[in-house]
Formats: sequence, C-alpha cells, structure tokens
Amino acid sequence: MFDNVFDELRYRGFIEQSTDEAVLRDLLTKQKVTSYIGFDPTADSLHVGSLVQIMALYHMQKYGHRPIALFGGGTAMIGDPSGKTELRQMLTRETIGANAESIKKQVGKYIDFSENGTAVAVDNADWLLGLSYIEFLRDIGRNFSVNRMLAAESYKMRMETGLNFIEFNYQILQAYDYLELYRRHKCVLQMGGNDQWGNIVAGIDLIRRMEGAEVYALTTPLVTTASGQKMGKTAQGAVWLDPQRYKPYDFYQYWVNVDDQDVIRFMKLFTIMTPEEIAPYESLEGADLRQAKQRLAFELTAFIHSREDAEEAQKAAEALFGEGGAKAGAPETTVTSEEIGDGMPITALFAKVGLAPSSSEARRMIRGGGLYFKDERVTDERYLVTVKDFSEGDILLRAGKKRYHLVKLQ
RNA sequence: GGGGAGAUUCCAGAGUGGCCAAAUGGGGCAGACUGUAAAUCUGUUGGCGAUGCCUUCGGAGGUUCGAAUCCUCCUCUCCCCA
Repeated sequence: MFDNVFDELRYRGFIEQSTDEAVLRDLLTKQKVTSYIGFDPTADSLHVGSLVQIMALYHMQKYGHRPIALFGGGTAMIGDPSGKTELRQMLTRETIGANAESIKKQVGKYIDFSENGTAVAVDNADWLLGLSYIEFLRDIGRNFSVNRMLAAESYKMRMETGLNFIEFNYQILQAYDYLELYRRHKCVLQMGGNDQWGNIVAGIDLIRRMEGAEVYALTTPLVTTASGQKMGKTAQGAVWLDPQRYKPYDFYQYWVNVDDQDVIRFMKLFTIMTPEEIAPYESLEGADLRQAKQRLAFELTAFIHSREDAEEAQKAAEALFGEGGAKAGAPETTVTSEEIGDGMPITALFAKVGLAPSSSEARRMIRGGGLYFKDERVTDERYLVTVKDFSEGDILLRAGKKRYHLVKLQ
C-alpha cells in the first residue's frame, strides 16, 4: 500500500502531466483534498474510454479525499473542440439532461455519492444555464486573452478546418466550472484526460486572477491500445459500461483479447488489484500472458458489472475456448417452429441471432468460410434450416473463431 | 456585404451523362499462421429467399431513353476580399 494517492496514481500510470508535482503530492499526503473530473453527457452510457477517469476518482475516494464528478449538462450544449476535427453534433437540452442522469447513476455504482459518502455529483447546467451574457463577459470574459487561446495547440488544428465561435467558448466555460467548484466546494484539483490540459490550466489561471488562490491540475494519459487504437472501439462500436448495451460476456471477452503489451498497463489502470497481486503477472511472457488477460478480464468484469457476471463470463469462456468444447454459456436465442416454417435460410438465421449484420453479409462470410453450423463449416449458402436440425437439441452457431451463439427451438 | 470552393458509400478521398453499388487508402469482418495476442499474407466490405431486383452520392424539383455527374431553388461548410 502507498501512504498517499499521488504515489499510487503514479505507480498505476495515471499521471501524464501535473502542476508542481512536489507541492501536489505533499498536499495529497497531508490533507483531504477536493478534486473533480468532468464527464460529458453526450450518450446515455459511458464507455471504457471514461474508465480512467472513473478509476481516478475511485482512488481519490479510497484515500479519503473528496472527489466530485461533474456532469457537463451545461457544457455539453456546446461541445469541446479539443482534439476534434469538426463541430460536435448538437444535442437537445432534454437529451443532455437525460444522459446526465443516466451517466450519474452509472458512475454512482463505483463512486459513493450517498449522503454519508464523501463524493459529490454536480451538474454544471445548474450554474451555466442561468448565466447572463453581459455579466459573464464583464466578470469572467475579460480575464481571457484571445491571443493566448489562439496560440494553444488544441485550437491550432481547428484553425485549419474552421472553429465555430460557440466551441471557442468551451474552454472559458470549463475554466468557469473550476472557479465555481472552488467557490462552492473548495475544490483545488482538476483531473482529466491529457487533452484537457489547456482547459484545466485556463481554470487555474482564472482562479488565481479572481480569487488569488493556487489550485492544481493533473492529467491522465490518453489511453490507446498498443496498436494505436482509441480505447474501447470495436466493430460493434464502443465498449459500453451499460450491460444492456454491451453484454458482460462480451465485456469480459474484450479484455481477454487485449494486446500482450497492454495487459499489465491495463491491470494497473483499470483494476483495483494491489501492486502485490499484479507483480506475479509482470514477469509472464508469451502465451502465459493469457493468464494475465483472464485475470484482468475477471477483475474488471467483477468491478464494473458484478462478481456473478464475471464468474458466468469466465465459465462461458472456458466452455467455449477450453478443452471439450461444451456449449454452455454462449449467448442464446430462441426461435419458434413457426419462424422456421418449411425451412429458414441459414443466412437469415445467422443474421437473426446477430452473428452477421445482414443476410448478405452472412452469405459473404459463408463464401469466405467464416460461418459454422454445429461445428461444421457452412458450405451451402442456400441451406434451409428445418426443425429436423434441432432433433439432437440446440444448435451451436459460430462466426469466425470466437463468436458463438446457441439457438434453441421452442 | 462581394467573390470563390465544396457537401460522395464507416472514415479519408476519386469519379463531372451510360462501362457506377461507385477507383484507391484506412478501418471493419472473414480465411491462413498462432496463444481467444501481435505482425504478415489472402479474400471481402449497401440491402434482398438474388445470374435479377431495390435503396444510396447534402435536400427538393427539373432536363434526358438514361443523372453521383447537367439545370433551378434550398440547407450547411470552408476560403478570399470588405
């Protein structure tokens, strides 16, 4: 165990940049510090890309500090241009509000916002939506130098493609958020992804000017996979934390399939395993790393979803990929004999259970030799599945090497 | 306010009357090789009970036997001048 969060965060690889490291570390060692991280309610669920931020808050709370999760119901009306190439799609206020609620609930699973919990959840819509433009310009706006903002790297890219005035204000609003949280909650540390550095520092400057106080910044690395991909992007889209959107089994599989080079790094960043628990895995190499991947997947699934989900996913994976090849645990779909009728095209069946996005795609996969019916490669793309095929029980379908689906007849 | 350029399939980006479901690259998916990894090579990449049919090239109309390509209007974006 570490005697302060800073050291633990550093060990786990959370720290990309920070303002005066020595001072910040000292502060986090000796006092209970209030810090915040913002989440954009642009969807009704967070995905693994936000996991780093959630874990950062989690560790803060673990050490008795007071983390604030800020849901950007106000700033989401605008959209952060940092690192993006174009204007974000505008969402309605209703959608944003609903998203914020939903995400708040989600984060609440990992961070304790309850009455006696130390953490706080806030929504910047509370103070941003009612702002008076003129007053805001007089009080806040005058503290920002356009010259300096334009010089910032995050805006430079957009200077090429065009930057809308509305987005240009994002940084100012985020800086104002920091000021508000400093005033309301004595929040003296803002964390966020490294792309937020400029925005955070803008807040620090604003607080120094307006309150004469010294506050801090700490950014986490923008986690990408070893192959350079953004975290959590798969063929099916983002890896959502919402079990409705992304099944715990698939979530587990996502982590089992991470690149060799990423396993240990991800263990440190995303799980609550202790350094002692992680250490043995660090020396593994080659195929043995699979053990580390399985542990990573288990720990994460248990933390994000539940222990039961993790055990189920693990069992299912063992059944499918281990020796024997039992079919327990694969996702299931039930079809009725009416649906099958005189015979259902095999392509339609694969499309129905979701192993192929469409019948046409199923047909292509068959031509490429990628679909399996009862463990046998499908060769006839016009094969009609009939009730007789179920005479020996459920049918196991497979697409590629790892995607299984069980079809039951009712 | 004036002038110019542009909006193409998941992304980038060709195509400027039939040969276009639309080049090429990226990404995705699948096959081979493996360790449920990476890298590499190969195939594939709108939908459909399918040698054909249907929907797609910002939106709405129009010209034509035939339009992503031509015309009109609209929406949005970018650039230059003021």
